[in-house]
Amino acid sequence: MGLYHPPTEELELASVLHALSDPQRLRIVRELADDPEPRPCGRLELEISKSTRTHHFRVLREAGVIRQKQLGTARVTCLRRGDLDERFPGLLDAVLAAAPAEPTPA
Amino acid sequence: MGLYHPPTEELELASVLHALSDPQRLRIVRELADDPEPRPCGRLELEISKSTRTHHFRVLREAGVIRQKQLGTARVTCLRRGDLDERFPGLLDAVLAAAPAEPTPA
DNA sequence: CAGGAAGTTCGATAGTCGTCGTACAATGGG
DNA sequence: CCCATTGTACGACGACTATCGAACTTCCTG
Repeated sequence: MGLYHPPTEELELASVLHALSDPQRLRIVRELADDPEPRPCGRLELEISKSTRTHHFRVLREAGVIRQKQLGTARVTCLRRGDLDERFPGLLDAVLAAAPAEPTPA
Repeated sequence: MGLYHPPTEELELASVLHALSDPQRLRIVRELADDPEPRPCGRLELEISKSTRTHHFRVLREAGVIRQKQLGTARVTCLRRGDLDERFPGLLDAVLAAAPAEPTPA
């Protein structure tokens, strides 16, 4: 049971950007960044079905954004912050710094 | 003939990331950044057909990454660098700083 | 005016994506 | 041992995407 993670040097910008370009996944990344304590996928508040969640976590993992480790029946997830900073300095910070939404502020 | 450009405050992170997550568009953005002089779309070296180019430029424009202005029969394009920096500080710089490809360096 | 240059628009095609439900597997507690 | 919990795998479906070629529009120039 592989759980493939791309090595840091092989992270591709386009793949990472694509992984981050979905609102749900952006939300996942934000939550993981807010509380860096690794936790199982299920411990994230998402209004999507289990299978969809699995899908999003896989996209993030295969792009190299998160790392997942099996732990009993749970799958613990954490951000690959250091790897991302090394490969694309400033990218994750910029993404996280962006306001989640900006409905035409006064 | 509209040529819609989203106002700076309404730029959406997910849309911008999605616009940047395609290799061809990433290339366009890089070229525009390398030489900030506005130029018509056709003056970019791309190995894609005219219609595909039109498509990519529209995606970039509607996401707010570039600005296009009609000028005779040509359509002049430039990066919305300032707007992007204002709305998502550091994002564009991080994307541009990333090596175009990293085939497992020594 | 005729023709070329620059782009758009349209329709088509093949592929990917996000989402879901159902069925399945593995682990750990009563 | 049974069963709840946690998550995967497998289709499936509709929507969107990247790409193309062909036809069209606009403008400029000889």
